[in-house]
Amino acid sequence: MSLTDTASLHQRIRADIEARILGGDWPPGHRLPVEAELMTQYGCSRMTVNKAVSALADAGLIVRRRRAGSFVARPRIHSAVLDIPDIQSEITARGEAYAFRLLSVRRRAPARGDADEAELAGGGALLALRGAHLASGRPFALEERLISLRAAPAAAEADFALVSPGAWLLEHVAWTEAENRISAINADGPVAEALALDPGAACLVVRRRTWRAGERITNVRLVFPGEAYELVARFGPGQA
Amino acid sequence: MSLTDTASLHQRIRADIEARILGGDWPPGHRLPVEAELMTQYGCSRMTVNKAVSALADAGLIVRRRRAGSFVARPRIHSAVLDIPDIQSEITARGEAYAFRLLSVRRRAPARGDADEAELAGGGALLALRGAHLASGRPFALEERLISLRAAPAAAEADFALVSPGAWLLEHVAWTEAENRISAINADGPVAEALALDPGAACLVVRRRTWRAGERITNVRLVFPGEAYELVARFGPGQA
DNA sequence: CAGTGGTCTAGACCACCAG
DNA sequence: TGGTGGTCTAGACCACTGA
Repeated sequence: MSLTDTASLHQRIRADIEARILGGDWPPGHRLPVEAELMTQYGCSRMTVNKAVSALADAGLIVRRRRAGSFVARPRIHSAVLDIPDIQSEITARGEAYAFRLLSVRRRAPARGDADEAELAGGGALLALRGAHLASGRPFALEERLISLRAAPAAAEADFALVSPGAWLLEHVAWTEAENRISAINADGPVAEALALDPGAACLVVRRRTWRAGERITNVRLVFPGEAYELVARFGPGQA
Repeated sequence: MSLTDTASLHQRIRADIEARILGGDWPPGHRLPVEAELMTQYGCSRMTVNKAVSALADAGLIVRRRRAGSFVARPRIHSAVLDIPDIQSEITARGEAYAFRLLSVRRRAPARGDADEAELAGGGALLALRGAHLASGRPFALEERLISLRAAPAAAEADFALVSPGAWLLEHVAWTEAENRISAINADGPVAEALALDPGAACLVVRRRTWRAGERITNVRLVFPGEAYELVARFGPGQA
């Protein structure tokens, strides 16, 4: 450990629990020990346990419900800072039917000479996917994704014809950091065709990279019809 | 007040102090009462006061120093990571010369029937500006901005030929909340001409609204060449 | 050195809600 | 309805650091 020495007790308890969550020992939905149990585990008073667990709740890592208990939160792509809505919820929220059409999936090594892919792979293999998000049968977004099989080995067994890669990852892999790069392009032939747009129409491109505790998880590139879609981000001066 | 009723005591104490800071009663650098003083003011135990003030420290609104006391934090320069980068710093960071060319500025009432403009104005008048950000003399972004003269009366006297509206506002008006809406458009004739692009070229559009403690400050619409510019946002799962 | 925040305790009562 | 988290108390000792 790193801060096991100088840190205060509630900080160590918090770090301990945080490590189990980020390490995957406690997956999303896992129920934490009740406060009384943690008191005996750490040999301290309830206030101290409560301070540690409440801090994790404030940070959004866990959800606390009276009578039910405390649970590892299902990570939401809905950060306070930049809100890239989950595409499926976005579409169903509009009252449209959502579907994901998987176009291709294959396992491969990182491309030679591509340092970013190599770092993503982390010495393992990659799962490369292409697919389309459909709203009421009409194409809504194109997705190209790479998943590190080292970070998410279970992805090799997942059936992405049934659940979109993004939704699957949200359910199975906790993330601690993400980066979006947003730009605009003119739709070229294949993209225009896939999105049912006129060639040259403006499209919004979001490239997202995701980490869990410093380890790369996935890269995704999403293409949206530019005039029909809008990304919304709401935030304050914030800490970072 | 709003949450004075149902909220817990430490939440009310926190909201109370927060209101004094955001309202300007306690300016940056102001020293807060010591915990013992707050105990008597609110008639509660020190733990309760501590919880409220510590939460404000976590939120970055105040800074606590042993022996010295607790002080209202000096607002940081631009949250750096998240918000859309200040265009001037962005350009100078690339080693290019920055300039802002003011195209028009006038004072006017909110447009009839435009509820958003009416809310922005808050019963006062608006300052409407148009201008271009230049990098090494070449157009880099177009800006259309509305400033609430009720929220920022000093803007009426500012010389936006010398300093861009965004930079001026950052210097003179603290903000507590902002919202970005990002989309893509094809450049029409005037926009293409102003940005020196081919007609139809994909452009990134950022519309930002800014608040201070619930009061609207400014609306801005920025148009960037889509393929030459990229917005980057990095973030964690976050609280809200 | 003394005043400040940082931490911790061993209780207590309460609100809530899933079983 | 009982178990859970939410809150609060009235103390206590300690670490730090500015006057």
